[in-house]
Order: sequence, then structure tokens, then C-alpha cells
Amino acid sequence: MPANSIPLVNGEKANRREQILSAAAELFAHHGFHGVGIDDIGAAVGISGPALYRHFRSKDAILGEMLNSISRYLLDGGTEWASRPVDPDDTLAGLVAFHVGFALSHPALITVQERNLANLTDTDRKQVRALQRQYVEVWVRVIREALPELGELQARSAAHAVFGLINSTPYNRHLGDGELAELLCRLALGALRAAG
Amino acid sequence: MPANSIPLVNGEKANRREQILSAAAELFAHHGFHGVGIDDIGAAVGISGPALYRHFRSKDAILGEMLNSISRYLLDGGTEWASRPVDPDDTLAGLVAFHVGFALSHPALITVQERNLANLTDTDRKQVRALQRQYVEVWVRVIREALPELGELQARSAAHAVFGLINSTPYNRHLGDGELAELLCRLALGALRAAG
DNA sequence: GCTCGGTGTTAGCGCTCGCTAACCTGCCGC
DNA sequence: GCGGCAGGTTAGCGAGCGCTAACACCGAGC
Repeated sequence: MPANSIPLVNGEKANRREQILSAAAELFAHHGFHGVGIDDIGAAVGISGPALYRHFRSKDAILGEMLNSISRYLLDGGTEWASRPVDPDDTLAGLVAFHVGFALSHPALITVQERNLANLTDTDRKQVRALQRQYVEVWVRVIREALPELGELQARSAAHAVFGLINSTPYNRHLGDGELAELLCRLALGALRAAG
Repeated sequence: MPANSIPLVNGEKANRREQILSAAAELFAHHGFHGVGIDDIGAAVGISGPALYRHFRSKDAILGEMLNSISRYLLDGGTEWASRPVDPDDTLAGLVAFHVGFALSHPALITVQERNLANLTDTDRKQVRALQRQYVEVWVRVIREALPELGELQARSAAHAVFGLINSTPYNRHLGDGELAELLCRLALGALRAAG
């Protein structure tokens, strides 16, 4: 697990900022950024409305910090897996498992990241986009090492498709976590294998 | 192609209601339901703001009709494919190709359907949910006929995952449509094959 | 040629929402 | 023990938004 700080599955302990981020993530995931009021977020952590401004400069800043830290966490984790000196197939499998693990333990963050990019400030959006692009590049590199017959464009499209597959976790709560994780890994790797 | 009416790739001819629905879909996809104003939608079809109320009862009604017709179109098309008397593998391949075709020609609708369910009226949401559930059941049935070793829960999870995979088209515009369609079909079928 | 329904316009109401202002309170360091 | 700061409160502002009201235009039918 990278130095980064995301894993604290939900609010047990954690300082106010993190409580707020966690609660806001849940709310944004359910109702969308514009569908959630400052007062709602406050109420979710037991304080009321404007008190949030003691911890964040604005509502946009909450979303900005949330998406930035998600993207950074994924990029750091992905980069670490990609640099493991094992054979390409295992690297790919590790990367898939890493992403699956994140998606399963933080479905709300996945939802927010997928839906609310457009609600970011221009500067925040640029940062997040840059991090996401780098993360995709990590995947493209790993995919092409495991499947040398794929072109770069094909690999990039396949990467996006696999993200879509894995990020289906928010709608996908029929199975237990363990079984679902294993299934998703199999599906993702099966898809990639079929791409070659 | 079912009796239903979705395919008219964009605004060429079409009456006002359909122009509005098409423009609104694009806007909702980019900015989210709450991020789009009545005036924005009007401007996008060359009329101004409140004139929309000559064609729709409310802003919610626009979203409601949009999502209802998407869901109905998918269900009708899916049902038709599922009832084709060919062997199970071909049925599954046809279903995949059908969904891929829709996702590629209407990425905005895909985005709206994924992101804005929560913004529907209660009654609209119930209707849409019901249609979506039926569509998933069609997939589950077809998947299990092609892959009898899968349990129902596994098949349902796999279906959701494949939806996620195919619905990645909005982020996936690196390849030409033809090549992307073929790739997505291969990925989806490869994933499902690996599930067994 | 007048009516009238269909479709457009602008003005403006009422509500919600993000955010600020002004004030309160309890804890920590000197 | 007292000053100050961190972190909370409520009141209220200004802007934006969904929607309605009131009116204008135009083409079709008697």
C-alpha cells in the first residue's frame, strides 16, 4: 500500500477533514455534486452547514481535494505495481487486482470520480485529468508488455473498457466481496486476453 | 430494429420534442442534470427558456421521458435478440453487438442513464428501474444458456460488469467506430468466457 | 377575414443555495 | 486566570433557477 492515505474504509476515528470528505463522497455519489447542499454535508458529520468553511475554502474545494487524492492514490499504487520486477502477466494481474481492491472498498469514490469530473474548477480538473492520464499510461504500458501484439490505441481503449468493467462495483452488490473480487479479476483478465 | 424510435443519430429533421430531448441529453451528459438550466436547453434548440413548457410539463419530465425511452429501447431490442432461435453462443454475441451498437451511436444517452437515475421523480425512477431490471434479466438468461456452469448471481454480476465495459464508450474515442465496436465485442465476450 | 390553437416572447415570483458576518464557547499556554 | 485561537452557532445576502403569467404572432379552417 502506497504512502498515500485513502484506506480508512469509513469514518471510524479520522479528523474532521477526513470525516467531511468521506461523508461528502457518499452524498455526492448518491445525489450528484449539485444535488447535495452544504447543509447536507454538514448534517452528515454532525455539524451544521457553514461550519464546513472552517475546514474547506469552498464546496468546490471539497470535491477538488477528493478527486485529486483518489487520482493520486491510484496513480501511486499503479506505478508501484507496474515497477515490480515480475513477469508481465503477473504484473498485469497485480494491477487488475489493485484496481479491483480499490473499487470494492470505495465504491462511492469510484462513482464520484466517474460522474463529477465536470463539476471541478478548471485548475482542479486539469490536475485530476493529468493524474488520470498518467494512470492510463501505466496501464497501457503494462498491457502492451503482457500482450505485445496490441497497438497503443487498442491498448488504451482496452484499458478504458476494463476500468468500466471494474468500476461497475457500485451496481454490483449481489455477491460477497471476496467472490466478486475474484470474478472481476477473472473477467478483466479474460477480456484483455481476448483483445490480443 | 424494434418498433421503438431512438435511432436518429442527431437532430436532422425530427420534431421539437425530439430536438429538445436530443439537445438535453447532450447537455445532461456533459454537465449533469442540476448543472443544466432550462435556458441552456432552450438555447441549444434555438428557442428561449420557458418555451420548453409548451412541449414538456417540467424539467424532470424531460429527463423522465429520456430515460424511459432509453430503457424501453434497450429492453425491446434485447428481448428480440434473446428470442432469436439460434444457438446460445450466437445469441449472446448478438446481444453484445446490439448493446455495443447502441453505446457507440448514443454515448450521451449512455452517460445520462448511468449518472442521472437519482435525479428522476419517484414514479419515473420506479418505471426506469423496472425496465432496467428486466433488461438485466434478459442478459442473465442468455448468459446462463451460453455458460451453464454459472450461477444466477454470478451471471448477474457478470452482466453488470459487461455493461460497465461496453458503456465505457463515452471515454473511449481513440479508435474509429468500426474498430472500437469490434474490440468491445471481443473484450465483452472474452470476459464472459473467462467467467465460466 | 376572423378566430383560434400552437408556439414563441419577456417579466418576474419565490425558493434554494453557496457563502459571509457576527457572535459564542471551551481548551491550551503562559 | 486570562488571552487567543480553533471550531462551532444563527441570521441573512445575493445570485441563480424552475416555473408561471401575460402577451404576440402566425398559419389553418370555417
